[in-house]
Amino acid sequence: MEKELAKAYDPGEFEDRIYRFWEESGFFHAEADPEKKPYTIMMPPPNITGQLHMGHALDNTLQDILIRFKRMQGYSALWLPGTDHASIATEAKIVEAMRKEGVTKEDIGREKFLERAWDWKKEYGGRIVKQLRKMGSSADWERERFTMDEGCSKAVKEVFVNLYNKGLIYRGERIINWCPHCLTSISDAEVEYEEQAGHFWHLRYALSDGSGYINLATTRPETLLGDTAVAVNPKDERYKDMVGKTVILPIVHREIPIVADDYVEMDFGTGVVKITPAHDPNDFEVGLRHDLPVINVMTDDAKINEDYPKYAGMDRYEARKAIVKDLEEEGALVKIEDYSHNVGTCYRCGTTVEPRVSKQWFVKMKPLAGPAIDAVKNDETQFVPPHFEKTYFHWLENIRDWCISRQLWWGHQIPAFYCDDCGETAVTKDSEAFCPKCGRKMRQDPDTLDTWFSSALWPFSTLGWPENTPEMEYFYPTSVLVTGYDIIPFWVMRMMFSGIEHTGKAPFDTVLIHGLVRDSLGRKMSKSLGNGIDPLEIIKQYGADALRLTLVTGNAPGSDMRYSEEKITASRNFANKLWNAARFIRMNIDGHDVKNELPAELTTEDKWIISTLNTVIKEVTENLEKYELGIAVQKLYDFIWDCFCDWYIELTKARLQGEGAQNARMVLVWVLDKALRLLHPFMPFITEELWQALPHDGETIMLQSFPVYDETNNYSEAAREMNMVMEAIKAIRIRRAEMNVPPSRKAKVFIAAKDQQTFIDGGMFFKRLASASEIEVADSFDIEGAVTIVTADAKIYIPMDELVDKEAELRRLNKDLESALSDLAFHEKKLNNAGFMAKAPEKVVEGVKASAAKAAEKISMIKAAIEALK
RNA sequence: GGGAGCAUAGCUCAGCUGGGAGAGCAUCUGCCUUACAAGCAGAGGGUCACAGGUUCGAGCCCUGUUGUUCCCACCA
Repeated sequence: MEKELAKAYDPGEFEDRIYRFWEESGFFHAEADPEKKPYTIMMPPPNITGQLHMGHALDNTLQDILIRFKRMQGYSALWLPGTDHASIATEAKIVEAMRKEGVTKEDIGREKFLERAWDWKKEYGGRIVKQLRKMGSSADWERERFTMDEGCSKAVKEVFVNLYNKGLIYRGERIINWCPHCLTSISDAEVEYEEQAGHFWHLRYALSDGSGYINLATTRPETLLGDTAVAVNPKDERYKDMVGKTVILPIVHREIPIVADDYVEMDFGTGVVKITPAHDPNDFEVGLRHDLPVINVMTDDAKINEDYPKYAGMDRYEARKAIVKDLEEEGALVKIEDYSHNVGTCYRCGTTVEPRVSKQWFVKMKPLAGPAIDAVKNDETQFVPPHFEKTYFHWLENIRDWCISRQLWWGHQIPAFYCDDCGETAVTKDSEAFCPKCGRKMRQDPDTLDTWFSSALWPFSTLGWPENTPEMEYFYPTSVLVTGYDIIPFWVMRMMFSGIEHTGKAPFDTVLIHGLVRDSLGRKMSKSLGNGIDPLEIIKQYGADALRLTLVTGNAPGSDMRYSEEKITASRNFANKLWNAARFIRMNIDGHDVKNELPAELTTEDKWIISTLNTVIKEVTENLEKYELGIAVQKLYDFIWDCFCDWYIELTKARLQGEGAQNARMVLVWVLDKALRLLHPFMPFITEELWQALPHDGETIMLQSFPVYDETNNYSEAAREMNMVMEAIKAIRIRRAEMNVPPSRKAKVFIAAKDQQTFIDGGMFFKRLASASEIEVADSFDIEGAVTIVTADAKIYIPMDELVDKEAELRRLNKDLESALSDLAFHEKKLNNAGFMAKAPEKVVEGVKASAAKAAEKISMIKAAIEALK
């Protein structure tokens, strides 16, 4: 036999050792094996800047459960891991580090900067994947990828060129979201709106012809510098005559037109809007419709530019103050109101986004969105839970073109080249290009691509696409994507349309959505709140299995969960329970040759536990297939703790001393082996450690077959008999507890029952589990002065002379009678209901009949007991 | 303004296609019954937010109301 089990569960002692054993043995590796069916999960690549947090822990636990389950079921189960270069986040880190040295990007230049970035990646990029190993993640690390590795970069170029040639990528001067802190454009999805308290400045513009004034309100007076019109609604009678006239822009004293545009709401504010095409997306649209000039008034870092010397160099908010002051002095300020409104902020740094006109690359979304919508509509891909499809549809149906260029250096440089002589543009996979017109060497676009452009290709770029590799052929499309609902618009959607466009197939069969892990007060865990829980600390203290169990218990797809220390200790206690059950079994098989197989002769209790286990196998498998992981683990928890530990092991204790010992040992080992296999996907470490300590064939539990429901293991008659005995034992315990009789006070138990043999066979259980000193079973007894207990199948007498209080006994029996009577009434009401009898399914009616009969029998027994006592 | 989720025991949450409400934690009682006190045996505790409806039967399906959370949206 292998080795001794320690007295208490101590995960720190074995988790790392086991993980090393798995990884070094190559158990995580999956091949394109034609003998097996493929099952594929692409791990959402964490940022190389990332540190493991509860979100990763949850995400990875769910994926690992699915992949281990399928691997045990015999699939070639590939879980492909990797990391994301995270352009903005990484570049910001490096720039920050350089700032401390007093160096800027520009000082060292692009090449040196990228060297530093790669160095940084080498040093820190592996941190998160080491942390993922601590979780027990059975990912195929031999296939680990990085969004900027050679293969992924090749796929990115391929896609860019394809889309460009199809006219789905274009370059244009458009209004985009600009982050003045990160100094780059960001996509619509990367803008987070937050409610901010602000003001509404009411201004008065004079009409150029001196015929009066027009009043309007703005939340951003500083953009007035770039105003090129004032707009009203064409249907607005109040301003009808003014359309076509001009006004004098205060401070700047530029003459700008009054235009009519449907965009203006008549009943909001004064019904007049100042139009700043360069700094507001709506104004930009209005500007296009009316052919208005676009005047940019700000620099990259959101300061007023040199065109306005008086304010040049002031940032947006300083300029706002100064301009308001000047407006007031000019008499153009009418009033100031408090006003709260939504302000767009950068999702990375939180800086207020500055809409800005600039030349960027875009992906034309409409043609790509349609097929992505269809794939979900026709169930090629299914969301779990399904209602997240609505989020998905909503995004795709309202999508605008995707701005993919970023003014960053860390990332995939855009494969577009420009000729400085003739202005020609060339898009090519080659690393350099010559002008097709004048032959001059062309200059590559300095910008890089949005991080999500490369992660959108993750399901197939990682399998070798655009080559038609064996892996691509075998593992694609993937089986399931596991991710949080918060990144459906960033990632899920983009993988969907990219997969469909470039491979012709939707990248996943199923998208399993989970919620967020919140703190115990229900708040989002965040750095700024300081309420984040470090999974690594939890693992150190309680073990990865306890953390995994906590994260999956009670977790329904798509809904958020709260983390609390109590849940972790409960999980750890379960692990300890399992540990000790295994330790008990080990103690009992040591020195005996016990095979992991069922004996030829089975007792009633053996048949009961085997039967119960069989049902659990069936249900857990079904739950896992339906992604009901929380329900599945709950069933295992209940089976292991209640059925196996609290009942079956207790039931075997007497037998383990006697002649049936060897058979009992075999059943214990057999059932525990099955339980460990069922639990392994959820708690991989402890199940491996315990499995190794039991009689077993094979190297590791993780490659054993997942238990399969077996019709021949159903013993309904034995289960029925066992339940009778268990009911009687529970009834005795209840009555003894009510009477405050300590277990040490043993008493003789008389059982009057029809199924006498069942109770005779179960006699020793009453001794061990119901404090019986002796058992006598017969048709009936005539006993005076005994505690009387009635179950559906037996009448039990316990003579405990000094404890018996006749009055109290009568009271208890009458209480029992009352509840049995109401029980009967409940069932009879149904049976007397013509509608029920006519319409309820037969199975249900039969059930009610049986319950009614049981109740009736119980009533007559209680009545007889009461008579006897009198 | 639109959309979605949630509302079940003191707390955190399960409850699959409708057939007499569950778990963990907490509380209370009794137990060191040699696998486990990180344990064992029990107990108490719920008009399943509210109001209607469908049905023989509703925590579950439909409608409305209230509360709450989230997502989206160009009212400057």
